[in-house]
Amino acid sequence: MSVQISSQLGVCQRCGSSDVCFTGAYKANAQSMPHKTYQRKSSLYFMGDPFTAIYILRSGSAKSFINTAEGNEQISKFYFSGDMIGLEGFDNMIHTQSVSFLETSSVCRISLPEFNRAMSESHEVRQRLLKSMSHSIIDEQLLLMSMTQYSSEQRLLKFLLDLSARFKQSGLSEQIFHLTMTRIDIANFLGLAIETISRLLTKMDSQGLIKVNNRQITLCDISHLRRCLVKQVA
Amino acid sequence: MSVQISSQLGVCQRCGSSDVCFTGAYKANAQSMPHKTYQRKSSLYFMGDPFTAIYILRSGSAKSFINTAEGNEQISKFYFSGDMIGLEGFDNMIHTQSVSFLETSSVCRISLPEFNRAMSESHEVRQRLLKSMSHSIIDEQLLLMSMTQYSSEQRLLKFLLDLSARFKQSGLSEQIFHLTMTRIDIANFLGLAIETISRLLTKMDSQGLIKVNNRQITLCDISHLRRCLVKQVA
DNA sequence: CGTTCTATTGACATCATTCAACGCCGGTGG
DNA sequence: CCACCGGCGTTGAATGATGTCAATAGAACG
Repeated sequence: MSVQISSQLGVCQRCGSSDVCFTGAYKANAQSMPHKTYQRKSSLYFMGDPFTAIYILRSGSAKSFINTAEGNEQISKFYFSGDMIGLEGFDNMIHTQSVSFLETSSVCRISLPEFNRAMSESHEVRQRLLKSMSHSIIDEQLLLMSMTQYSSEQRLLKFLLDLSARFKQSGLSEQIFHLTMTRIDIANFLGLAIETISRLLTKMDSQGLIKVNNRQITLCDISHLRRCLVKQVA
Repeated sequence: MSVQISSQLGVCQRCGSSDVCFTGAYKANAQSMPHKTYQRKSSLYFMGDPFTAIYILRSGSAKSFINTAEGNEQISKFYFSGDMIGLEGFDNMIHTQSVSFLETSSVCRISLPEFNRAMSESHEVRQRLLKSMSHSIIDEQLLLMSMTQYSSEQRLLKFLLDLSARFKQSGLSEQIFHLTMTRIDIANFLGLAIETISRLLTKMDSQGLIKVNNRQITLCDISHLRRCLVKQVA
């Protein structure tokens, strides 16, 4: 249900991460050190760049966006640790979006040859990738549904709950967490006005549903909030 | 740009279709006849069904939808000939949505064992699938963007243009086509009220942008309509 | 030939945006 | 150290777009 989150295949073992790497089955020769650190506001790649690798976010957070014909930036997804980045490149072997980091982050790079070799050699790798992309498609559709069917308050609530679930999955608190993105980013992503985001956060705070302290969010009763998402539609 | 359209890998050669089949590389023994015809309103599978195969739509059209907690149906995608159906199943090996047909349609079934064999044997098959899923992800994101950023009129316009592009791709007219789905389905998919759809169609007709005759739509000036999509945002 | 599903149209209500003003906070230079 | 400045965030009032409710007509199907 963590909808705005990309495909997850686990973090690469070559990087020493504890999680399982989808290329793990194919015992990479680990002379190369494929991970790299990026600063806040720096970019992993830009729209139009040739597609040469996929990436796994080891730590930190990022956003992907496209530059619209009108010169605006439109955020399509937020990424957190464990997420795969770059899968959209397979279509035309060119990146169709840009990715930049919201905070200092570490990334594992898997070149296309490495990737293809793993794909050809291991059924398990293929299954993981299919599962991951399948999951990604499902999430996109759920997100799309939320966008078209939910009220602004429900959209924001879903966004917060998705973040919460994502943080929990990363071993962080699902109840108290820090937003690494600005209100502007949130509004852009959710298709709402910044003012609306601000008003809704204030409102939900005063209703006792959440606590807002700048970018620190506390979800008071997660299961109650989940019920809100369902009930208010009926 | 045909956004509401699923991954396309071409129609299976085993079915005698002229298009290239993604399992073509692995020369299936063609004793089985994997294609089947479905009537309007019949279902290919239901949400919760075990995931045993993927399908390619040979002719006709279909919609996929999920049944929400409130008992409503939420349409997530429309399918046309050449589209792959069922990829969401890989995540949990269970279908997460239902698929039903909008008209009499023909479908090619590719069982999971067949699929897996093709995937393991051919790099080309893998590339096609990745490309296809990648394309699907891009489309979903573009659609999501339209939904969050566009006005109701732009959403509907984009929907019609996507359909047009899709029909052209299938060798039909991109200018005059027949809607196989109801206004109710369109409204559901676009997250708008049926009345809004009706009003917008009437309005665009009276403005001379399109001609509406029940379910037959004529796009008067496609390139002008495309420009409308961009300009109105600025 | 009637019943049901689908589609259109009008009046009204509501939600979210827009515009505008202001507060806060961190950085930077005097 | 303080003052200024730009980016981020909050709040209010007015506007506009879209939904809801209701009535009716047309189309499809048995």
